[in-house]
Amino acid sequence: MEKEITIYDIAKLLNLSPATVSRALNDHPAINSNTKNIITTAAKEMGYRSNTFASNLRRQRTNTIGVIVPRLNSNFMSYVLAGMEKVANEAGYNLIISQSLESVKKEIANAETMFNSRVDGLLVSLAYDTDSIDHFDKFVRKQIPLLFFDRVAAHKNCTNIIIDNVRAGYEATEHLIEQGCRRIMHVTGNLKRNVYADRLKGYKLALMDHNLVFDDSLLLVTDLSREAGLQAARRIEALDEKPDGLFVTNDLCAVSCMGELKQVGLSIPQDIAVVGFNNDPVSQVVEPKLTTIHYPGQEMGEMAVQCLINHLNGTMSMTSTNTIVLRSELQIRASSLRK
Amino acid sequence: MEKEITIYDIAKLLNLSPATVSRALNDHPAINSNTKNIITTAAKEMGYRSNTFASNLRRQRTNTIGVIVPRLNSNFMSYVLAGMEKVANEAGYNLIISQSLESVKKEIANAETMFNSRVDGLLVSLAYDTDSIDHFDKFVRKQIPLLFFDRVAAHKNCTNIIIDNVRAGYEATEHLIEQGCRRIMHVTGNLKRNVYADRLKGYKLALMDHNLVFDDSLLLVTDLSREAGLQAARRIEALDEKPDGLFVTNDLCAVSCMGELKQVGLSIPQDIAVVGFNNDPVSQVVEPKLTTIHYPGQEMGEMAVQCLINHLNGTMSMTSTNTIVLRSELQIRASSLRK
DNA sequence: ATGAAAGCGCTAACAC
DNA sequence: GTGTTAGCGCTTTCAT
Repeated sequence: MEKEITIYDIAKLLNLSPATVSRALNDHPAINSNTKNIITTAAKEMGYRSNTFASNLRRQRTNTIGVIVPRLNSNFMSYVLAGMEKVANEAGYNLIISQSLESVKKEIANAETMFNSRVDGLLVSLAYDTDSIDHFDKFVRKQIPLLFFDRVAAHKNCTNIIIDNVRAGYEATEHLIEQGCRRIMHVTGNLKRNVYADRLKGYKLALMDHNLVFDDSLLLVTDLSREAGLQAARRIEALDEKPDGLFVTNDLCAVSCMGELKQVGLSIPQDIAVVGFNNDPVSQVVEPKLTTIHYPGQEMGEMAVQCLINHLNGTMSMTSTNTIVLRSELQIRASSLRK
Repeated sequence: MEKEITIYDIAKLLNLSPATVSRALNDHPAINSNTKNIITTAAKEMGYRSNTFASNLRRQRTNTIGVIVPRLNSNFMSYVLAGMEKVANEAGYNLIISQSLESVKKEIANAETMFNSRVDGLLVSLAYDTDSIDHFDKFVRKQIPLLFFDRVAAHKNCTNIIIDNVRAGYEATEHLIEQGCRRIMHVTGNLKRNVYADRLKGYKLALMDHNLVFDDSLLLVTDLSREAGLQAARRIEALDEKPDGLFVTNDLCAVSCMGELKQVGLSIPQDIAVVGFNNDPVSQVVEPKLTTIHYPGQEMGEMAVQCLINHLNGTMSMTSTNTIVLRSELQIRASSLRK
């Protein structure tokens, strides 16, 4: 193993003090530009690399942002992460990413790790069944900026980045109503999570605004897996009064449901019009193409990191801005177009 | 800002030495289990958190693994990362993830950052157009284990984790031949990358083994985007002698190509049988369902991290094992079945 | 513009 | 089984 070069080695070689070397390497203004040159050149030649740990230890700052997400392997989340990485990288921050696999227990453990890793800030999208969010209190107490995105929680002094899920749910439902649907089934996820609760609200509001009654038997809370899509289809088959519209808050689930419905001879959108959520690639490939809500994953990721970094730089405080709402959009395709 | 608790604070309170506290907190065997209890309890009560930087600085180890991938937002890669995170997390390692966005320049910059972050090991899948891999030499020189996965390069002392792309290409092509195809078009990516070069080899070998000649005009090198899929379709339309088989090394590209082919009235698989690559979710949704090569992303990620960690622990040296080949599998679906 | 020196919090070799 | 002590490499205050 080659010996690591330190600023002491450079200092000794050039007959300077380590302090000067440190300053030169950090572009301190009070250093003669000539000495600065000499030092940086020597550093390069000697193969010096700065020791982030010593520096972090000394400065009490890590240039690292922690990210906790439910799952890494979803199309939406991969775009979020791509956006985060892009902005973080450009600003010289590292990203430590971990997944809760939809379990509170793992979420707590991950939060602990992030805390001990002394991340400068934390970005979180909550697990499916997280109830209490006390495990993030320690961040707030230590004034470590905490930001929730997508699956958020009300936590004072924390910024939330979301889309307007109520509106998205409303638009999806209203669109179905406009296409002539009168009995619209709604398949969604755990109502503890804002995203699903809000979409349901939007669904209900749209029904009300169009003088349709909310029917409990048309609401199905699932884990939104493909399996859940099949279940939903079976539920539909079993109903005496069949729904003529279907709003599923996840494209993959919607697509699997559509497959099963087609299988049993229902035609889409004539017998049942379908709207999904997320604008996943599959939505453009399924036959008929799936109407869905476009979800700005990459922007959400970019925004989240930008927001955090601005706060860390003091450019913009996060405590004042409390919620940032990104624009989502209804993408109308064949699966819901009856006219 | 609350004051940070250190092991000194705990030591002082309990009238013990910092060393004992440190040992207790790290579960050192030579510590009385009673004192251990007292210490851990006190630590918890005082809100102590270990300082990773001090520890890293002292131990010259970071417990961090660097990952450089071309893009985060692909289905395959998100599974790879999910697998990596899982194993790393369980073993107490952090992951620093960055994307090259298919550019060598960014790849070099990312490697530099990883190097300065003193990752314990580095996992790399190469960018589209990376030629030289000299920017990874410094890792080898510093004995930092370097492992390539999927898009790999021959670099001595580095483990590669791949699937047998020659075989996969062979199987895909042979399957088409068995379905009666005689003119098989091959749409693939930059041949600098092993994955594409090897699949082409497999394609050629299968042709030879079945007494078919390789026709240059049936080979199309693209960036495998959806746009490329459209181009491929147009190329097919323009050909005088139309191909009756199509092997595309990416499902998304294949699917977009299929869409265009259907549009102009070709029927799949009767007029042209299609095989993709990756087993992306879209392959099961497109009509007809796409025959493809299943690519074990999650396992590849798990394997890569496991391998690295074993090496770091001295459990298994990476210098001896040089290449690990994971099993891929042809998934036969309707898009290629003519019999 | 540069240097001296202290200390960030932890670990491990060595002592007892 | 526990304590003493010396750094790991860097930054920064205070001097000069």
